[in-house]
Amino acid sequence: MARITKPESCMRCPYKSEYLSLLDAKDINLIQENCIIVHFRKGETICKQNTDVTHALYLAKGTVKKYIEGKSKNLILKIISSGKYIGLQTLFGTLIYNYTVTAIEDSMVCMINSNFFVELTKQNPEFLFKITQTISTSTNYVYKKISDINQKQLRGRLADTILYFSETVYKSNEFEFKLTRRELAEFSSMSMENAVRILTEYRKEGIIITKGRYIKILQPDLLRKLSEIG
Amino acid sequence: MARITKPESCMRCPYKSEYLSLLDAKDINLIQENCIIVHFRKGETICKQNTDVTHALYLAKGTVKKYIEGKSKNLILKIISSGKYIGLQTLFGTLIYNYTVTAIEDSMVCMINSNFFVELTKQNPEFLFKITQTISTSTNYVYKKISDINQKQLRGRLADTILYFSETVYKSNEFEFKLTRRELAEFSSMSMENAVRILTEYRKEGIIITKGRYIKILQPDLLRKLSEIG
DNA sequence: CGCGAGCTTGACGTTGTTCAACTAGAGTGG
DNA sequence: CCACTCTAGTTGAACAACGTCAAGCTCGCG
Repeated sequence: MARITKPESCMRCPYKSEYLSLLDAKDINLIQENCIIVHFRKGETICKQNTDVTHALYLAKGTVKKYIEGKSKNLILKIISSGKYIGLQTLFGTLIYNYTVTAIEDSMVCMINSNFFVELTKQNPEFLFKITQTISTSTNYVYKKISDINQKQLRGRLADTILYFSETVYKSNEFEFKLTRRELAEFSSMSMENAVRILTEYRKEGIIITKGRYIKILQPDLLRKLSEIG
Repeated sequence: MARITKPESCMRCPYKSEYLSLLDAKDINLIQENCIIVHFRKGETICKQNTDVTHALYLAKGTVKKYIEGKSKNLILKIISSGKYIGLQTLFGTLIYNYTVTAIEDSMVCMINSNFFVELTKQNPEFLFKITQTISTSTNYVYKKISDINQKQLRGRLADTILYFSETVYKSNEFEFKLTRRELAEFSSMSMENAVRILTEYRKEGIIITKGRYIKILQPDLLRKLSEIG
């Protein structure tokens, strides 16, 4: 199970959020006092849909998936890498998680008492402003996601997904991704079988090379075209 | 075309946002100086997807629909009534509208210079905090929407839509709604024909009564059940 | 070497869209 | 006042998209 520690020094932490530069030493020390560090193993759940929000979550190290759970199928919204806060908007809204976050590799999460965190933002306008920007950017991303799901067909959505990993997550035309085919499908809002089928089609069409979870994009422009036409 | 005026007194405006109570007289006067009032007729577009964000939009009077435009079909995200800001998150993000807003009845919109507005939030933490809460709530709504679209089938989604109008927009079990069948379908992410078909089914099943755009819900609990099971 | 999880493929069923024909009502001009 | 037209709404039938089921495969691991 998850291992819990206390931070030794947030100030000198190599994984600390860039946002901390907007706070003075006193407040950073207060964060440290109101924070626990939790180490999650791959597959463990960091926060669970429909439960109360009690902490702000900062992903110091590792990679997680954020997804909406459904009766029959899940929808993976995004893959979050280290150095980012997870789901800030739930701190200022209903205080109930409307998504689940699970580690897809061993991860280290700073959990900061939510009441304290919200108070802190009230005392530090610049910090709050940055957080507002982050929430807004995240909202815009969800708008794009909802639009894609609504407008595009399977091939377009899978093209989106491959491009997302290439451009946003791994920033390379070839990568070994950490998701199973089922997760790839849940990210693209389709059945696992169809995700596999379309990967095969793209391979046969010479757009990508696949080997297990390794993907190399041969024709990125064509893939972008497929994403556009939906 | 839209008629433009200057505000005479934001301070004494009967339509003013409750958020203004968090600002002092000086700042409210500044808002007034940086604001123009635009009157839109039913059907006119207030802001257009993919264009630059130049103003904060406050809906003083009227009703509008906010929707994502697609090649073949649109997705209506929400119906916004008077007294609310429209799409605050675009002010703190990419500054490009990722949705279109259109008046569904004659409306009066206060357009406040966006640079000024963002500066104002920086100077007024309480105001910013309130706005952050609003953005967060709106984000959570979109999460619910994306979840519903992804998980539920047509009948569940139309039940959602009817309940949304009943509970959120008109706050009554019977109402005359302002949308066409096509818009009802665009709100529910389905074809217009299917929206009509399912309305007919629900009528035959004794769940609702419809007459033109008038709807009366006879069995709200059953409708909620249908929404739940999807 | 055998087991199991993840992956792959084909066949089939279901869901939802599209197309087409028709109806009702509201506005328009003679 | 009546024909005309236009738009919104309705319904059925054909079709396409997508999911489900089932069988077989592959590869890492005990």
